[in-house]
Amino acid sequence: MSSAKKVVRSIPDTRADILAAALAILRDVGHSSLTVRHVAARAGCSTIGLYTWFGGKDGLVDAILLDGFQRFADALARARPRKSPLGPLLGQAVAYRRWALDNRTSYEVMFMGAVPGHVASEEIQVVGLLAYDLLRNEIVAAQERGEIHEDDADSVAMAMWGLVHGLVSLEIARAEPKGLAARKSFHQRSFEVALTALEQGLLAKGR
Amino acid sequence: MSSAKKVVRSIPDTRADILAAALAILRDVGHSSLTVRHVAARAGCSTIGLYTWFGGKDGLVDAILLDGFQRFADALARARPRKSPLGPLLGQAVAYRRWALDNRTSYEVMFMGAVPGHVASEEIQVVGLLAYDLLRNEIVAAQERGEIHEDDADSVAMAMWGLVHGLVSLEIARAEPKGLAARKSFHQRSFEVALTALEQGLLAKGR
DNA sequence: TAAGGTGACATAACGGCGTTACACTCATAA
DNA sequence: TTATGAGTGTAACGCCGTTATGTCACCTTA
Repeated sequence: MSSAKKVVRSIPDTRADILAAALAILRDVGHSSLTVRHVAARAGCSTIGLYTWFGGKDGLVDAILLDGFQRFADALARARPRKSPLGPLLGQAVAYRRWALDNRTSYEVMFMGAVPGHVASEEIQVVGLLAYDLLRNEIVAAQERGEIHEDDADSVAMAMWGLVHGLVSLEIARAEPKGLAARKSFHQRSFEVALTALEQGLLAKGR
Repeated sequence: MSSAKKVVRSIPDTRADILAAALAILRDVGHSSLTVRHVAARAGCSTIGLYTWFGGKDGLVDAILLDGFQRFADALARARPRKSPLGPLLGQAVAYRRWALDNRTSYEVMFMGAVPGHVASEEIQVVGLLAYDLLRNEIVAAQERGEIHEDDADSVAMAMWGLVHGLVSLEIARAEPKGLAARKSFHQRSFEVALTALEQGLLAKGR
């Protein structure tokens, strides 16, 4: 290659090419094929390019996470409220599940530790919590309207986050009682049951 | 080694030694060190022993899972009911979290995909659902007592499982709003808030 | 007692992984 | 014209899971 041709790529192109290749592999093949060699080959460079522009595989995965969290937060911010007492919260929950199912591989990398040894950088963890703030804001608003009895916004937010994250993780991991895998919309139904139950419980003002 | 000594181990000992070594590594070091070479070295044999007795790393991990699921199901079966309407359910939930926190590494392997490429065998998945049956039984009983309004036992079970699994996963992954990591018992509190809210929601018979 | 078979095992290798030392090209600056 | 330094290809390192090969202990049989 050293004598064949020297493709003159403008400076930021290689970086963009590598990131695009990584996202394409994640989308088309899955995270098990997200290796430095595969990404480099698909991006049309040697493995070194990946170290030049991202510092290594961890840096590349961080960039992937950044992309994912931004798209995720966008989707949540655009969620349409439901017509129920805690409508904005439920709307976010539904948008959360929708995005996760439409972006399984990204979700697995972002929230289910799908890339084996990866530990997200400090910065990425902060970005990852942007979505949490969207959730928390709605809860504080509901508390101020007197709809939610419990007064610890963070605990309520964790409850909501935990429920949604747990159900979605189980659904993506295809964890379900045997025999019900075939039942279409089983997870959809469980999700609805859980959401409305939690909503009722949080509303229990008069108790 | 071939000329030094031939340690005569009784037949099932090597197998037991390997499994014990794997569990010890998991407990003392973590799943990132759960490699065929490390396990073999700690068990005092070559990597071949692992293939003779477990068929490979996947078989070994399956054996680890079997051990974990059995201890997990035992812990849930011994859970003490709480003194509240859905006491047995909440008791199981608390026992679930307690066991997960006391057996973090096992929990990560069992429910959070901590061993990278592993896909559990059919048999293991069946054993893994034993705990689900314990949960489901309590729900059916509560439905028969008229305590739970929703009549789909599996959806209610998934709601419960999802909530507990989600919160515990977040806690073990140390996912929490920034600044609250230090707050002792933050997760404990969130867990309580979520559980009681879900309980209230499921009880909502009169609504 | 001796021959042959069987099963557990060690050695050493294979290909793939993330990473890196080294040498090279080449646009730019002096 | 020469020097510099950034970007990168080659080839290697030490890991990983896995396996082909050969060796040894033990158990049959005659």
